[in-house]
Amino acid sequence: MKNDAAQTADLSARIAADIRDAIVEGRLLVDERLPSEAELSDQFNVSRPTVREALKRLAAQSLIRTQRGATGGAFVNRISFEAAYPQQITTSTLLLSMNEVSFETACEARYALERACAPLSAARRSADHLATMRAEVHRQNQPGLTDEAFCASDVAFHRALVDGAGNPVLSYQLAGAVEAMQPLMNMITFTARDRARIVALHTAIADAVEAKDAAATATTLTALEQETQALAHKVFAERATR
Amino acid sequence: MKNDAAQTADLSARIAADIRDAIVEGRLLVDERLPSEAELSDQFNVSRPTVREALKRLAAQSLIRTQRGATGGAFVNRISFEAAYPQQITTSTLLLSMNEVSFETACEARYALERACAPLSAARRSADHLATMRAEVHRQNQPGLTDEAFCASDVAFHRALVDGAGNPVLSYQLAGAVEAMQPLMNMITFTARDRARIVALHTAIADAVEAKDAAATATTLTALEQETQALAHKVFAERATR
DNA sequence: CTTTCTTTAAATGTCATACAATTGGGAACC
DNA sequence: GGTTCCCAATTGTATGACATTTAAAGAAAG
Repeated sequence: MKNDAAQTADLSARIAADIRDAIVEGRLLVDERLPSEAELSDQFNVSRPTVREALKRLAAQSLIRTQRGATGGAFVNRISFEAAYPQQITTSTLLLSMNEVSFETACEARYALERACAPLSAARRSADHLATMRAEVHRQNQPGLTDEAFCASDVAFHRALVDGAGNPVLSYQLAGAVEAMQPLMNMITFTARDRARIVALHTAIADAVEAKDAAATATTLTALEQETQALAHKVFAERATR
Repeated sequence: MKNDAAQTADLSARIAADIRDAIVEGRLLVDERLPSEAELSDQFNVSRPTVREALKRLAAQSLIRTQRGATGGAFVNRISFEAAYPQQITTSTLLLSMNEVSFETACEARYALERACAPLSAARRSADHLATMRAEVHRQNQPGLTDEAFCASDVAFHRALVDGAGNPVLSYQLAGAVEAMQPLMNMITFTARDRARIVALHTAIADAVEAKDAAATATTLTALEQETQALAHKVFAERATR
């Protein structure tokens, strides 16, 4: 089924798909060395530039890494969650900006996912996560903060909340949803009053997490979602009249 | 900050990063044509094979598409959610298998995220989504089904539930979490009794969604999570004794 | 015998060039 | 005016060469 497209595609795409399948299906193990480019071009009966294009495709997805030198070559990469974040965020960001996803839809998804993490985070968060949340709230209270810095701190606060769940799979999935919204959030100008309301809700969330109160955490997140939606609605309405 | 790594990297990686930034920052718009490979190699002062390696990196991430022929070239791609699914799933699958993520952790993340969709899906699901869920439950009841087919149907059922929320961002994020678990689920052999219990819970979920009962949907999902965790625990314990 | 330096070979990174394949547009012809 | 054919632009692929990096083997010095 997946071979349908693979037949008509370029050679480099087909070769890349071949190797990718081998990795996904476990025929190539982590840190295993692929044949050299010369050997691969023999095996697949293509030229070395074509093989290289295929390898670069895989490298772009962090499936392999290459080393120069005598014992060098292409090696199957262990994809770490940390390494996967940037790609996940880039893709999510472009998905939002290119598909005319409304602020409303993105915001709804983000807070729905965050509420999923809330009970786990309330139960398991370390003192470290809580300290990060408090520190970010403190930063958000400083008056001279630019809107961009305020948004960045907002992201850091929410990431600490999500990471508090202690589940790397959740943290990974949420990174895309939370960080991809940052460009959308940056379109909003926050008045002092807006910031005060948001900081108050952040404080309430930190309090609820500290008290290990899952229900209160979720409820406050919902309140924050409504606050954010209302704020965005106000800003976009204002902008429309001009 | 991102330029640190870009300085030491290969030429093709640097060029790819340059163009990617241009796309993310909106300097290159959707469907806009990039300069031809010859022009790019002039602009960046590198050879055409190097430019091509850079373009293949971007193509691997679906950032561009290429067309041959007179009016051909590389065009900025509109990343659709549909096109982003496979990559998201591949990456998620490898993250799970390569980082020794426990079944427990992956399962917890998956059901936490699904519960986040449940209220929205209960409120908004179309008749079509509900019909798909019913159809998959019916399929799961058939006796001759292989374990793999049973798992595939399980995935289809849950995707219908998630899609019912009518939020493409949620559907996208969930696709990774749900489908990436399939290899893990395929390690389990389902007895007829196991299947009966799962089908019963699926039926209960479909009933709750049909009744637009958000609370019941979430509760039943939690029951299904516990059932799945218990089942996996049993299977892994059995396997350990051998 | 050990350490250090040099050499060497293998591999990726880059370049230059050529040709094949595809495709849209325009010229020529009817 | 419509059809056909050719052409030029562009990507896809191949070949060959050289540069650069790296580790290991070998040579030289202590």
